[in-house]
Amino acid sequence: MPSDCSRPIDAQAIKVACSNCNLRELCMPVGLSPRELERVDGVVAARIKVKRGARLFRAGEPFKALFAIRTGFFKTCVAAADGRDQVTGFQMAGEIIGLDGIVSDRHACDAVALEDAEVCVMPFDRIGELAREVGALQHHVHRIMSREIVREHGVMLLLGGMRADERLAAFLLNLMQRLHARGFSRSELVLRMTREEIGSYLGLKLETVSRAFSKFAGDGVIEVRQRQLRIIDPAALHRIVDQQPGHQ
Amino acid sequence: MPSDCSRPIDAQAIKVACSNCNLRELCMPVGLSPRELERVDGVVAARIKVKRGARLFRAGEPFKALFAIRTGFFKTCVAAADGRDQVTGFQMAGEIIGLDGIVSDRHACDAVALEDAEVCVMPFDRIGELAREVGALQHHVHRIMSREIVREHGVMLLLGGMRADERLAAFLLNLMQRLHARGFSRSELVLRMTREEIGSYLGLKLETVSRAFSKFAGDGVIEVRQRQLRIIDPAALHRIVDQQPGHQ
DNA sequence: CCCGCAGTTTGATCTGGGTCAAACCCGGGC
DNA sequence: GCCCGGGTTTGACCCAGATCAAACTGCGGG
Repeated sequence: MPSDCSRPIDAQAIKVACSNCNLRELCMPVGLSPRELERVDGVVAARIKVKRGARLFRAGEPFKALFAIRTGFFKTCVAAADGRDQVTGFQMAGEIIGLDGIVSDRHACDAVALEDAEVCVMPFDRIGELAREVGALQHHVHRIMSREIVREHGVMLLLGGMRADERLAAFLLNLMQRLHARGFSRSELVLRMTREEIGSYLGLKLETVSRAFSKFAGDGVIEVRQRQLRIIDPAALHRIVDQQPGHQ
Repeated sequence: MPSDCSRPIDAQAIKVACSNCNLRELCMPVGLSPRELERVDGVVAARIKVKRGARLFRAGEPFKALFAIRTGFFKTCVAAADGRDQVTGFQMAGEIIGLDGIVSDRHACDAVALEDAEVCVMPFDRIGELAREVGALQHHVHRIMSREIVREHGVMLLLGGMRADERLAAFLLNLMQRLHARGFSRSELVLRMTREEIGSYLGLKLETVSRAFSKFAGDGVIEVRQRQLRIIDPAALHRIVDQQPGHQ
């Protein structure tokens, strides 16, 4: 696990505006009036860059803002009192991180950049003020938090009852679907995380993840070359996910 | 799994008021001015009773309101396309359910009463309006959703990396802590759910749950008589939870 | 009071995936 | 070009917990 907490501030004073951001429809509400749009622009205080391996925030740090990912790829992970560590999610452009910090005014997990990244800082009190004026924004915030809750339900389903290869298949399908929604290929992707990080997320050891990859490759379902993946037979992945005999 | 969806409407026209509800400090923000308090009273549209085994809502049904539990005990569970079923949580008096429905305007899980229960119906659009006027309420809603996200992180940690007895110990401690916060004994409780439901929540089979109970009892950590539990040595449970060698 | 049945306990056996270990692969630095 | 180290693959073995099976418990209903 790489180094430490650098948080290089983006000094350039360019006007940061959601209204002309190409990720707008991913992280902002749609159908705003021009007036509202103008107001919502003010929600982003700054953009900051995060180097690969650096932490955007750590568990325990005071919570001040949510972050919208503009470019790059993150993982979030929690650590138990003992050394145990669990990856709770992987986040990509257009997704919001930091929601877990609201409840106690302190971040409850670490957010680590898996590649050089850029994020928009949205001070939480400012979000609150604006949400009170712009109803659509208020509802949007609720939707984003609700979406995260539902996503975690899915992970619980996966961790609670699926076999190793079902977990990996579900993971890959989810990743593909999100990447595709961002305009990337429906069949090719490069994994930003290690086998160990995938394993932590899926409740498996890295060796098991590796074996599952090899099995899929052997069955002609995917092609693996390091972190370069090509999905050959998505339908087969779907079949694997909802194959009844999921034991547990 | 018991029967069907009855939702007996509470016809009695008693004035429902949070302001004189003894659970107020559990589900409502604290430190409201009298004026705000009066406004917030309006958030509850009605109270309804739910019989043991009945569903308060089901996955797929349109989402209209959040529910605050006044009395009783619920479980929420999601079902995958195949028959798989996973309990995602157990909820008790003062807790809010339905948050997962916000994102898509449809409930994403079933909520089943595990004993006769009574809940307050809080229409979501009304919450939205009031939150826009009462800042404390807005923040409170955010906090509740964030809390749910953090809770689920904990479950992921548990499902992802803990052994059977660690899971059960963590589960019991969590239950005790929440019951104690509601004024119940710190050492005695009656389980409202079956071994199978505990197992589903913890990602274990009912036999494994039963064996873990027996083991704890044999070690003198707890006393079990059916669903009647007595915690004899809470410290031992804590030790079990953060015993390093958590394999996985 | 007895029956039936859902829930629980306990035992015996099996197996998916964890653990340990060795070899390999590849990119970056010198 | 070569070396080094992190990440990955593959094999051999083992164990926690799943599975199968049987017996027990306590409660609600006739």
